[in-house]
Amino acid sequence: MRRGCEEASDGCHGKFRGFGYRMTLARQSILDVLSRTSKHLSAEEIYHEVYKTHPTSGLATVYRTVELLVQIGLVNKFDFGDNRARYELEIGSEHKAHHHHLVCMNCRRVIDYTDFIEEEVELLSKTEKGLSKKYNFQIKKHIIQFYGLCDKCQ
Amino acid sequence: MRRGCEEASDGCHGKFRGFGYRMTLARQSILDVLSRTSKHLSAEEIYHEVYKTHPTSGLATVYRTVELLVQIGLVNKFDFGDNRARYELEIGSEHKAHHHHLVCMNCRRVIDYTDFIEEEVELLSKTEKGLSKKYNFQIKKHIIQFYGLCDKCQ
DNA sequence: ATATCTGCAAAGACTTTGCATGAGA
DNA sequence: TCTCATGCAAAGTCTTTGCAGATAT
Repeated sequence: MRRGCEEASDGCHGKFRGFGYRMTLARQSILDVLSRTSKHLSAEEIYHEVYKTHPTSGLATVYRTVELLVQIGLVNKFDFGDNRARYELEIGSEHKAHHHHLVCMNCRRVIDYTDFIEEEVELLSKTEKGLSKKYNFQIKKHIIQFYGLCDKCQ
Repeated sequence: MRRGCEEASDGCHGKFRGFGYRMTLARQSILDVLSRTSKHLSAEEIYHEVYKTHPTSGLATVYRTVELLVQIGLVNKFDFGDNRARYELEIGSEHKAHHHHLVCMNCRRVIDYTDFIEEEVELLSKTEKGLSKKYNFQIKKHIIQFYGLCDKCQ
């Protein structure tokens, strides 16, 4: 069973060191949780998961670590409308191909979809070029979310 | 000088009544602030603006009102990555054609852009149809944000 | 007249920070 | 060894809520 940062020894680990950070048990554990899940976990949810294998780890460490991961581009941070940050591995997990989100405005369920992604990304890429030029804005990533009502909530 | 809900007497006002809500001075004032600005105000910023003409109004009322406005679809709620909700009139202001956002990851400046919007919206519309069918998901709105570095922060 | 709305203050939720201890390289 | 990371608890922000008085219809 491969996990996102089992390649920690090379990929993530290396990326950490490259930025002058250390790979610790807590950080490893948080990366493992993120790479095992297909959900969009909040800091507290990550903490609860981490707790199962690493019960001495604290919530503050989760916050500090995910912030770090966002900074170095390994993790994406989202808000799906409930005033709470949710985190998702950018790459490197079997669960996580590039995708966009459908968010139910009623039950707050979030569906990842990969359909149409290619077309979307293609247009985005074109748009990015135009925007970069016009606004002299260097684009790093995009967020596409559709809001509406899921099958159960209609 | 026309403002977003000077048409309150008809448009917004009517919408309020239609949902069984009352049009009050506080609500009017908040709508006015939102329709006059081209920025993406947080609740506190709205409160400060409202204060100038309606100093007895409280922050809690701003929160309650924008929540209401989001529910009835007059206002959109965003999070641009700083764990703080920001609000924007959906329609009805001279400042607010349909647009998407460029967010600077460094200074947090947000640029509204309307270029490429038509193409984007067209593709989105097509995507929405496909997603609606596949996931039986009724799409109400979308969010597109590009994150990167603005001209000053590169 | 009366159901809804508001201001205030208090509580709640999420996130950040300070500091002494512990752990990676 | 020496610097960086962590745990804990406290503090900081943003947001929600309870309630009595005020207001729109």
